[in-house]
Amino acid sequence: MIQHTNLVAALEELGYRATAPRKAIAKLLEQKHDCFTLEALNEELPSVGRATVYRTVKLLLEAGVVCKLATIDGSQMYSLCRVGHHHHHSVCIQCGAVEEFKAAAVEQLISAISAEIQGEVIDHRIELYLICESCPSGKSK
Amino acid sequence: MIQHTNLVAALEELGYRATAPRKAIAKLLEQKHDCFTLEALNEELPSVGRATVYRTVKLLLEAGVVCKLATIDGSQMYSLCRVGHHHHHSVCIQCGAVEEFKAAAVEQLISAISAEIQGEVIDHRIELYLICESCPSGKSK
DNA sequence: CACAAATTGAGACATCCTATCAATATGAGG
DNA sequence: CCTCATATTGATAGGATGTCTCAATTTGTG
Repeated sequence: MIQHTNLVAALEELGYRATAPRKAIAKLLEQKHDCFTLEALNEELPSVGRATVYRTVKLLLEAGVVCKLATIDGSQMYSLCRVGHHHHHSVCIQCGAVEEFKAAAVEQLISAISAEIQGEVIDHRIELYLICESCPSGKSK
Repeated sequence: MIQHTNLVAALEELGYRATAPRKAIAKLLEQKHDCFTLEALNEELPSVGRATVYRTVKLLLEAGVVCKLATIDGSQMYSLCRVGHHHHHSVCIQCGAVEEFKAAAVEQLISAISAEIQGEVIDHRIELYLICESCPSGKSK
């Protein structure tokens, strides 16, 4: 998987056109360091239609440069993927900042568990919820 | 945490009444071995109002005897909790069967990752997606 | 530059869930 | 085994999130 600082390039690679609305969405997303909802994104982009915002993010998901994650309460949010293919997220439950981590230990653990479980493990999802250092009560360690 | 085979008892323990609709919901849930959506549950219980189905499951969540989980596509589903407090799920992506697992290794891993990450880890979520042995293509291992 | 195909935006619709509120059921006290 | 305050219910409206439709517009290509 290729690293994209440029989200539009990721879309073009899949054969989608680099249109003005898509560029606007990409530009905004590239500045984001936290997770976001599609409604919020839509509000930040009054010049782009709601349907287009939703559709474009769906394409970015497909391209693998944006990913969907669940907050601690189970609601859906989205976040840019900066690292490559497979990774996991930690989400600050106060400010929403998202960090990505990739731990070989995680994959080893999943393999170990897979061996003990009936059936064929296809995929997994791991999310950590934390209070980050920038947040008031997040001082520690 | 106390183990409840009786969901109604779990509600009573929190001070909620054991009403006919709640008993009907509990009885149906106690027979389920896979994850379910609230809409499906509602359809199976025509005698109980939709709002009551949703409300009751929310109470059961609060009581810790039912838990919410995310399917591979990110949609919300629910499942009975049979084991005690903290655990994780594996979900069959074909039939929806849910198994619970509790692995000391998981908690150790989370601790290890927590130590390497900035901020204070509060909670985590792990879900495995698999094809179970009862499903056609699930033969393996 | 012209044109076929991709894309857009508005709004209707679908899904899932919560809030409101009058009507009803519950169980504790007499 | 009544009575009554309170918890609960069900119908329905409403909110949140996401998808579909389709006419109008934009794109890239030949």
